[in-house]
Amino acid sequence: MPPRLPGRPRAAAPRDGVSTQEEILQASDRLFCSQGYGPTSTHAIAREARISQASLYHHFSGKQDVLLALLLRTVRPSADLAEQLVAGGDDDGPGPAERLRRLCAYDVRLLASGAENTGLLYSLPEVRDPFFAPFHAERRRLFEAYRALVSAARGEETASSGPGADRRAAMVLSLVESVITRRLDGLGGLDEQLPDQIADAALRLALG
Amino acid sequence: MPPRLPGRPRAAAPRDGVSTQEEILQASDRLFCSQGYGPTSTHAIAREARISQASLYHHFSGKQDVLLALLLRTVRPSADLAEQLVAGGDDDGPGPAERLRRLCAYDVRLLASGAENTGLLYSLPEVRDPFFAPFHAERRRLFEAYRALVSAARGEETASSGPGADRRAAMVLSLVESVITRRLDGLGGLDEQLPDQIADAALRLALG
DNA sequence: ATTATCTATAGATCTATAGATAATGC
DNA sequence: ATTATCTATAGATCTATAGATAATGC
Repeated sequence: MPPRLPGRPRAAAPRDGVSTQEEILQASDRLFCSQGYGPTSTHAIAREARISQASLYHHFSGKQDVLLALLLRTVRPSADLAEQLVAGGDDDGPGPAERLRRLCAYDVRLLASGAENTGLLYSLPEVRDPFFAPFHAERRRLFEAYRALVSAARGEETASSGPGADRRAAMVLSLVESVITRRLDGLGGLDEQLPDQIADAALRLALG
Repeated sequence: MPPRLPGRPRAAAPRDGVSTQEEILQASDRLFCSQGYGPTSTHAIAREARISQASLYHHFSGKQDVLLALLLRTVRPSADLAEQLVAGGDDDGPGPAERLRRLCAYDVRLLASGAENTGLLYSLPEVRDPFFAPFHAERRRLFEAYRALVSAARGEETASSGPGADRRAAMVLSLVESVITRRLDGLGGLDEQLPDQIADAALRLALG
């Protein structure tokens, strides 16, 4: 049924509707999050993705490149929504506080619901390498959007947002991303009320 | 002056007052936090600690063992103080809210002030391995103490601390540990007021 | 001709141990 | 005799490339 693509067919049939690239990313996500980045060999990724180790290099320039792709596809949707919510300050839409709340709830849901706890990879020491600059640029975009929304929610002029705004935005973002460690520690409480509960607490922090 | 100890002398003179063990731990701390755990070879650690690679195995059973020692000596002081503050509910001492505030400020200061951002290592995927169970036990102790203090500060009976107490304690601890990512992202704001500011915000979260 | 895969492998690590060496302590 | 270190190395990876193979597309 699916018209075969050019190139030698894979020894193991590809999963339905999942490209080889995507299968590599999912396998890496599983392995990086469970064993760590360093200890995961390209061979292990390939085995899990059911391709040969060499085939990995057809899609990615190496292990770092796989991790970068994984990070970007996780953080980009957040950064996109965040900027949309900052810009979307129309007159009869929801106010800045409500938009901040929605952003927080969305991000908590995202971080809590992926198949793997991918947020763990954000703070890997390996990611400090300059190779990952594109990821850090996205993180920066996300942070700036949080800061803008926090300031707006407090009714401050955009110009007046100083170190206090930085501090508050950092606390809010941290609270949102606390789902990552919570998921890691397995303390439970990852129910469907969590996004709203955290968003409420975040708002209290932002305004308090 | 320092009476030489038994054993063949090191090729490179030991640093004053720093044991070989300690020098290995400091070197590992630097390398793990900057490059990551996996990519740091035992050879790199040994070079940085100015001993031969083989000598490392005289002090530790391997790389995992070094990381475990590093984790334990970072989290133990926190867990110790936390339990002390839970127990120390004398009649004319400070109340539970004030004790919770002190714990938060202490932990923030600890995480913000070490030579390396060692807290980064807490959430390494590698640390999920059962080998690190002793570390997780300490983390558990710390968490339980936070929960007990949060409940007490809210004037709840110890028996009544249910999932709500878990959630609140998790948020408080997350806020405290947000210094780790803040330090990582290099957004600044790590001044001497930060511990008190975060402790205040944590108290608001706990009670709100 | 182009593409995606495969098999095979060179070269570079990296870990952990074996065995020698140089000090103290009895 | 015990301890802490050293040098040397076997064996096990692991990465990245070279070259063959099997499909589509023109």
